[in-house]
Amino acid sequence: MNLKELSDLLGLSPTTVSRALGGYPEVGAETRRRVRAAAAEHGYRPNRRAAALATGRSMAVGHVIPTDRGNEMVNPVFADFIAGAGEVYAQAGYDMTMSVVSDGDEAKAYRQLALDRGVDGMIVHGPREDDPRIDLLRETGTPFVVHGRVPDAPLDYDFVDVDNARAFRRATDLLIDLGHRRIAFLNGPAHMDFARRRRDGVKAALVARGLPADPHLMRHSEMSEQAGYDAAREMLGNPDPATGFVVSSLIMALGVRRALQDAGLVAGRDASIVTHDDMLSYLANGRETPLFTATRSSVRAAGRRCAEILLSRIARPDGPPVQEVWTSELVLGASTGPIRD
Amino acid sequence: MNLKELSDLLGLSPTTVSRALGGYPEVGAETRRRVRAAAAEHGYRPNRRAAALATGRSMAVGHVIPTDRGNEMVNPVFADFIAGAGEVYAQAGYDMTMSVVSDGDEAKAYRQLALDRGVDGMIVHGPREDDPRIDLLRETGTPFVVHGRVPDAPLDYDFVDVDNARAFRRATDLLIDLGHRRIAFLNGPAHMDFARRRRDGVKAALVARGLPADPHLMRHSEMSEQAGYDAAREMLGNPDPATGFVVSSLIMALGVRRALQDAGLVAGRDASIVTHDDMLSYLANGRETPLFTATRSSVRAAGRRCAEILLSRIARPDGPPVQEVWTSELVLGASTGPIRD
DNA sequence: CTTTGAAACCAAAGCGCTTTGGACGCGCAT
DNA sequence: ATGCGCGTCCAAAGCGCTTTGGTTTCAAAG
Repeated sequence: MNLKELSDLLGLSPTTVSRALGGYPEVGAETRRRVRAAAAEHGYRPNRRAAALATGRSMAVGHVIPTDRGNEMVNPVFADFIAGAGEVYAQAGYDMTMSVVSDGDEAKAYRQLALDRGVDGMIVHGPREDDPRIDLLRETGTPFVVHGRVPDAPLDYDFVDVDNARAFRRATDLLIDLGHRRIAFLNGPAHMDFARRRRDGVKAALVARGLPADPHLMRHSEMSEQAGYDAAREMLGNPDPATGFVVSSLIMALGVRRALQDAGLVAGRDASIVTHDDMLSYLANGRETPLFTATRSSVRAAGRRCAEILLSRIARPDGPPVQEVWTSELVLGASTGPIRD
Repeated sequence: MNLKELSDLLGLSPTTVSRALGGYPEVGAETRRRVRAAAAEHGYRPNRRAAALATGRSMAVGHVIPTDRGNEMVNPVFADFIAGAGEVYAQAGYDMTMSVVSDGDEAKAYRQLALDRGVDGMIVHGPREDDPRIDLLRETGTPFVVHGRVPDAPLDYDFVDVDNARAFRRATDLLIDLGHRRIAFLNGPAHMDFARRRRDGVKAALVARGLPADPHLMRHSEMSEQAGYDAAREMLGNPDPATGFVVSSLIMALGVRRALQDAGLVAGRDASIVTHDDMLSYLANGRETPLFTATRSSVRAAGRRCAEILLSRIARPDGPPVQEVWTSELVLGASTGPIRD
């Protein structure tokens, strides 16, 4: 059933039917009622592609999710971010189209989605240093919002980010307050913007308290359980091992805890862990008392917010940039305690 | 730059340009070269929506990912499945459009995607008992492939599944062989098809060896770390506690291990765990020696395969159903050992 | 009684592409 | 010469919708 058929059926023109359904004012109340009833009865659903072609708006937004080229890893936070964003899109009648591309080939994917006019706007995930995507999108005039921030770009775009530097500074401060002096930092991939900010935060805390920032204790790696384990294990093997661990994700923290256990140590007693917690749905940080002491911020909420901002940006392309830096909460859990010995 | 502009520029008709680019034979070699060169030079990219409207094919496939209504949980295996499928789509020039919907509202999402002709085909995730989606898609004539199987539907559709029953029977057998008699089973949500099959497998093993299937030791829950922890903790509190644990996902198994540790027990020595491992990229099951003894099968590979099957189904709607049941590998890891005491 | 204007509706022109059904020219067999 | 087939190319008709620019009707205003 298409517009033409429906309008023939009703003895009306396609124009009127389209308008009746679209809620435009220039159609009589009774007529609108009839049209609506007929549409419902016959299960008429406008063809979205045709509408898209006619209006120039596709009612779709694009996400491109990168998969780390080497290890083929796909960041698990995507699932929750997408879930959050998806709620908003569904509500607003938007579709979400995603491309999965190998890290680095992203430019192509962005071009494809943005330029082929496949989408009305895009979300930029995981901005990196000197990220070419911002310029690309800016040039093509595609509305976009960044989840995170781009280091050195002019700050005239929309973004939602967490206060990475501040959060990690607080995390480090906490460990220092507890008496830890050898503090390890297991960070995400070096080229990611959030990793840089977190590094800055940790360093700032160390410097402020007159502690050295031992490069051996600072690691960049993918954020997997295994990577957390490997790094922690190695660090524990050193003479004068770390007693405090600042970790970039809960999943890595699980690996760190495993390494501690293998070494016969108990987190919260023999060593302390502070991690960032994205509040992933399938990986709750304990129930009543948190498993890990953590700086936390819901990535799902961020997804929701990014989507909201994007949709309103699409509606009003001009207007001041919406820029939000979310303060992450510091929750005390079972993984930290005063240093002892 | 659109077709018309490009063809004007070349002094050709849109027809010829379209054909030259599309690789159709009725265009001269030299002309084709010129057209291609001009297209590349001016960065011409056909508008996909217009092409979709003209051809009736949208070059997009739909995924609807459900989020558990109560706990808002989104299954983490999606990330990897999507990544696998996405590779195939990208290769073939297909888009992937996803809807995130609350568990149960899925019918609406399927109808929207399928009927509004937004997509050429769909993947059905997480089939449940008496799943209405199959009929829905069948009626609308939308090509689809199921990741998993639907219990009582006629088996005339395409699917890729793992041998849940067999894998879990083997897992249980292994524990029994190791001397375990009190075997707990932490399963996924009861209404999921895979959970049913796994239950059947576990029960079959128990029955075959003359062991009782104690309902107190069989749990259905969401597959989170926390749920694994909670269930295991409770079971360990019982008099005559379980010594063997069959677990439905690696992430739950982490919870079980944590519960064991809290109880002062070591997995592989004081109690044994066998889990299913979906080989998620960010949650490797150890490096050389697996952390957990596990039945394993790559969900990412399944995603790839489902996508391949779907694309060829779209190309040839008729033809015999493609049905694959993948045998999962049983790998021995550090989490199992002979019973002792 | 004419004018004006609002209300309700419609015809037709796109949106940018694909594809059908020719048209045209040329070489070859008839 | 005529006809045929083939290789190249093109005009135009859609695909299903939205939207511009009307037209018609009718009541109120002048």
